Amino acid sequence: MAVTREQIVTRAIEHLNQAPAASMAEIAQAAGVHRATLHRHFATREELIIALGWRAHEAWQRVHDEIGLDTALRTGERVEETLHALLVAHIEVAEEHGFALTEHLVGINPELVRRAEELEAREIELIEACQRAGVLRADLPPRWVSNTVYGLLVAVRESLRRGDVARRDTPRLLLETFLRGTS
Amino acid sequence: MAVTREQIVTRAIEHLNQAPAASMAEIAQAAGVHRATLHRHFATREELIIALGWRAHEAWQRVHDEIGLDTALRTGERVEETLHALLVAHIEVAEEHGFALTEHLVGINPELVRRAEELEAREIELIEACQRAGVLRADLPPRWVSNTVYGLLVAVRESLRRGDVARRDTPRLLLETFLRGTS
DNA sequence: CGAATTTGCGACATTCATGTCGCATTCTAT
DNA sequence: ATAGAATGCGACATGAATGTCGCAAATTCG
Repeated sequence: MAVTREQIVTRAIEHLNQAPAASMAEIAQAAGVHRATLHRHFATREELIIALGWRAHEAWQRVHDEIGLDTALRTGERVEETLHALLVAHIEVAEEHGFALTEHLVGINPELVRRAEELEAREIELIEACQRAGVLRADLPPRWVSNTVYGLLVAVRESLRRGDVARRDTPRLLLETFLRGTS
Repeated sequence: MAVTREQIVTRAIEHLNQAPAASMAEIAQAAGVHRATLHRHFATREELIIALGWRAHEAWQRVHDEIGLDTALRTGERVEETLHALLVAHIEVAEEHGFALTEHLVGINPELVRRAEELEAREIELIEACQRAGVLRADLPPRWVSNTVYGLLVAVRESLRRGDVARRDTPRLLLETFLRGTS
């Protein structure tokens, strides 16, 4: 098998990141596969997009695993380090799977939405833990803080796309801006 | 004339805010006009989208006028108040014309892009003035700060869409988060 | 090596959005 | 009241994307 199903997903994500409205023919070409073959793997366009959505959510979950989010929530320790690690790790994921954040079908599929809510709920738990520990101010709604992270990731993405900032500066800028603001 | 051209633009914006991929037929219906009539006003879909883009940019310009951005830049006075006014005013505009921020054609049209760059340049000037005045920290690239505003507006939009925060709280949340961060 | 699976390829039908047109009707302004 | 302009309406042509199929070639695996 020259091109595996997993490779198709990867390359489709890459291409859709640059051309969010690409057709199946375009995606097939970018994946190095004939259009018919693409349809053999994913009967419909929707099926493909959903598969890409799952891939993105897997990467998201992996971030939670790698930074030890569960442990931090269970023990209530190292919440600050965990928060910082989460933010930085999000940059990588968002860069790779960013299109999933804006893709409409991903926000429609009930199972994907539920999965996203689960993942988001854990991050909100972390935010609340940080607020209790005095790491984050407690006068902001946790969900607003969570959405702030999302918005700042959009800013990172946009800044990189336009060449406003260097790739290596983004973790610092994100952390600084998120935690201490701009004034 | 039951429905003016301007009304069509207004209603099209409203509808596209909720259904960014709406067809011309859908837009016509939302505007209370026959599809053929819509095409008499705007020969192609692109023409319509561009018109909506101009409307959004007019509103943006009006914000600059109303807060006295020019005067602040010229005199170098009241930069802090002007910055705050700009942020709060952006909430309104973004809510109304937000779809233009993500609409692809708007980001492609050369004249609209140039106009957007002009407007953005003035805001960056304000940011730089604030940095010189000690209102904003000077160790963040002005363009990053500008993109941060954009990202936080996305967060506001998303928070309202999901019902995470009350409409009346958004100015405070935006200002607080932007200026002082979350910690 | 040989059978089985997979892929490339091109053709086809279908659906959907787009853009145009002619005609009857309605509205508007003088 | 009436001429001119704009609208509603339905029909039409066109093009693009989607999804399916059969067959030949290539790849994989036993």
